[in-house]
Amino acid sequence: MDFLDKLNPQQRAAVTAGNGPILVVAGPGSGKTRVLTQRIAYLIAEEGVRPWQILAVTFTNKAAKEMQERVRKLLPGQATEGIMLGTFHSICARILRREADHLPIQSNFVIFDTDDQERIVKNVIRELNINEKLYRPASVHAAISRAKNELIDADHYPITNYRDEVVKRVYAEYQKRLIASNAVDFDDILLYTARLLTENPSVRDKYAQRFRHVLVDEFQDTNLAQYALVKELASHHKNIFCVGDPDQSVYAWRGADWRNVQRFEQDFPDAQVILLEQNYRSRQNILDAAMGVINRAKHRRRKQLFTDRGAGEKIFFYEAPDDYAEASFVVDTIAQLVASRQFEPGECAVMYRTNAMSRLIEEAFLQARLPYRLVGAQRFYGRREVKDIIAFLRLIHNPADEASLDRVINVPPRGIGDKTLTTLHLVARQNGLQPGEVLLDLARGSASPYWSSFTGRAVLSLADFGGMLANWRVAAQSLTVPELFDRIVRNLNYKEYIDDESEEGEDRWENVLELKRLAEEYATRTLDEFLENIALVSDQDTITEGNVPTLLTLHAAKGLEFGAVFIIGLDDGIIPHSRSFDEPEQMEEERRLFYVGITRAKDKLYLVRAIQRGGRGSFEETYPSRFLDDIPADLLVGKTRTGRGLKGSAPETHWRSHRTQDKPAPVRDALYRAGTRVRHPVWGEGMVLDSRLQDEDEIVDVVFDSVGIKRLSASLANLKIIEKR
DNA sequence: GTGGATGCTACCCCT
DNA sequence: TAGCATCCAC
Repeated sequence: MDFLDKLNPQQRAAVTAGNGPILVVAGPGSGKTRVLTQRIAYLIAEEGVRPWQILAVTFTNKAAKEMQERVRKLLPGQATEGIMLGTFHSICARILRREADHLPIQSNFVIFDTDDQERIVKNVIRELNINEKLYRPASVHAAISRAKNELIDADHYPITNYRDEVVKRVYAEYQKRLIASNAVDFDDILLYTARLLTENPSVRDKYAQRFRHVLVDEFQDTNLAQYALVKELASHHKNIFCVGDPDQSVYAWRGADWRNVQRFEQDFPDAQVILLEQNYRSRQNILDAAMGVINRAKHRRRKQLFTDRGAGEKIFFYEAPDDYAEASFVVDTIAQLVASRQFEPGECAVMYRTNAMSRLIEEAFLQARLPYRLVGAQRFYGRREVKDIIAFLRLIHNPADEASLDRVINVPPRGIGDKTLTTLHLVARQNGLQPGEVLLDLARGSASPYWSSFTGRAVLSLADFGGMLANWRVAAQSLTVPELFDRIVRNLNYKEYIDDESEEGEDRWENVLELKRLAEEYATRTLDEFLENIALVSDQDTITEGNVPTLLTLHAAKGLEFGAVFIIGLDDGIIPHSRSFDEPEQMEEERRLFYVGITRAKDKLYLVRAIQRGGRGSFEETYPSRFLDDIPADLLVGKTRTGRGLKGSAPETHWRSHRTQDKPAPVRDALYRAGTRVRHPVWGEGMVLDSRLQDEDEIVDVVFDSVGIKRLSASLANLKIIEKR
C-alpha cells in the first residue's frame, strides 16, 4: 500500500479509518477525490472487501468513470470490477429497474426531463380547468418537485391554503399520468428508491447486507430523499463514509439540505469526523480572497485554508465599460496568457452565473478565431431538433409515453393540431388507454373502434402516423440504435423539415448529426441504455477532451480546477443574483457559489464585471457585486474598489498599468509588445499578442477584432499603434 | 381546424 | 431575445 505514503496525516486517517460512520469535512482542493479513490483501493486491498460490496456515489458519471479507472491503476492485478459506482440518479435507476416488481412502473420505464414534466403538469392544469395564469405550470411543478424531494407524496401534501389544495390535486393527477406513461421524473428516481428501501425490509436487507461500505461524495448537496436512501443502504454494516463541505453547498434550490450533515451526526452519534484543511490547489492569495468571502457567511465554523504553494499573484479585478468589452477582455487576456506561455489554453476557464452569459464570450472567441469548449448538457439536449429525435426514439421504445407523443405527433406538421390532439387524449381516457396506444390501433384502419371518433381528415393523419410508429417499432427489434435513428430521420424527411438552408437551419442539422454520432456509440447496446444515458447526463459529463479554454457556469464548475479562472458578471444582481436579494438563505448560497468559483483557481484569478450590461433590449447601468467588498483590498490589483455606483471613471487605465508590471521584460528594440492596440489598414483594430525580431524585421501576431489572429511582418503591414502598453 | 404571422413576456442555477 | 400564446387567413 505504498500509495498511502503520499498522503498527509488527515488524508491517511480518512483513507485507513476503520469501520463505522465517518464524516470527512473537506475544504476545497484538499484532495478529497484522492481520499475517496484511495479508500476504495484500501478497502479492497487491505480489508478484503470485494468490489461489489462497495457502493460509491459520485457527483457525475464522468467522475465515476475516472474513479473506477484510478482504483484499477492503484491495484494492478487485482479484481476491481463490479464496484457500484455512479451518481445517485444512475445508481437508483439501476436499482429501480431491478426491483420494478415492487413499484407501480415496469422495469423499462423512461425518465422524463424537465420539459416533459412541465408539459404533463400543463396538460393536467388544463384538463382540470385550473387557471393557467394563476397557477403557472412551472411554479406548480416546482412545488411538486420540492415535495418529492422531501419524500412527501400527493396524499400527504400539506394544505394550509387554497393554492396548496390546487397543487395537491395537480400533483395527484400528475403522478397518475407518469405511471400511466410508465415514466419517472428525476425526483421519482430518488423517491421511489428511498421508499422501496424503507417499505420493503427484504429489499432493504438485500442491499444493506451486500454493501459493506457506502461512500458518498459531495454530501452537502444531498437532499432528504438521498439522505434517507443512503441511510437505509448503510443500515446493516453502518460503514458509511461521507465527504463534503458545507461551504460549498450550492444546490439548496433543488432540495439539497446541508442539515444532512447534522442529521448524519444525529443518526450516527459515534461518527468519526475528519477534517481535511490543507489546500493543494490554490495560491495563498486566492485562498485569502476565498476566506474573505466565506468567513462573512453566517452559521458556520470559521475555517483556515492554507497552502504551501506560496502567495502567488494578486487577484485581478477588471471593470469593463460594457458586457461586450467584458467578453473581449476575457478572450484577449486568455490569448495573452497563452501567447506568453503562462498557461495552456486548456488551463483557462471562464465562469458565469447564468448560461445566457456564455453567449457574448462565445462570440468573442469566435471573432478571435479561437476555439473553446462549452460545458452544459442543456445547450445541446435542450435544442428542439435534438429533443424531437429523442422523443421519437422514446415513443418507439414506449408508446405510452404521453410527453413524447404530444411533442412529436405533429412534427413535421401533418395536420394534427390542438383539437385533434385533445380528442385523442379524450378517447384514450374514455377507454382506459394511453393516447399512443389509441394511435397505434388507428393504424389498423377503419377496423379500429376509435376510427369514428375523429373527423375524416384528422383520422387519416393519425392513422398514417400510427402506421409509421408501428413500423418503427417492428424495425427497432432488429435494427441497431444508429440504424433506427437513420430510418426515422429518413422517413420523416427530417432534414428538409429543419434545414431551410439558412445558417440556423444548417446548425440545426449539425445538431442532429451530432446526436447521430452519439447514437453510433450505442451501435452494440440497446435503445434503453441510450435513452437512459441521455436522460441522466450531467453538465460535467459533457466536457470534451481538448486543450482549449472552458466556458461554464459556477455551478457546473463545482469539483473542477483550472490554472487561470475568470469569473465574469461580478455585478450586483448577477452575483449575487437579484432573485436572491430578499431571501437571506439564498444570499448565503450566492456567497458560497462565489466561494466555489474563487477556489477553482490554482494560480490566477480574474474577477470581471461590466459597468453597463445589455439585457432584454436596452442597456442598464450596474453596480459592483457586494461580495467584492469582502475581499481584502490589498489582495486586489487592477481597479481598486471605490464603492458603489461608481460611474464615468476610466476603469481601464489602472488595469493596464498594473498589467504592464507583470509582463516579462520587453523584447529588445521591438516596436510592438503584447497588449499594444494597433490598427491595420484592412483589418482594423487589434491587439498584439506576441512579437519577435527576425531577420531585421519584426514578426507580430495580432488578434484583430474583425478577423482574429494574423501573423504580420511589421515592415510590410503598415500597422499604427493606437495605444501603447 | 390548422398553421403561419404577430405580439407578449419572462430569463437563474441542475439531475 | 426567443419561446409561446393569440390572432387571423386558408
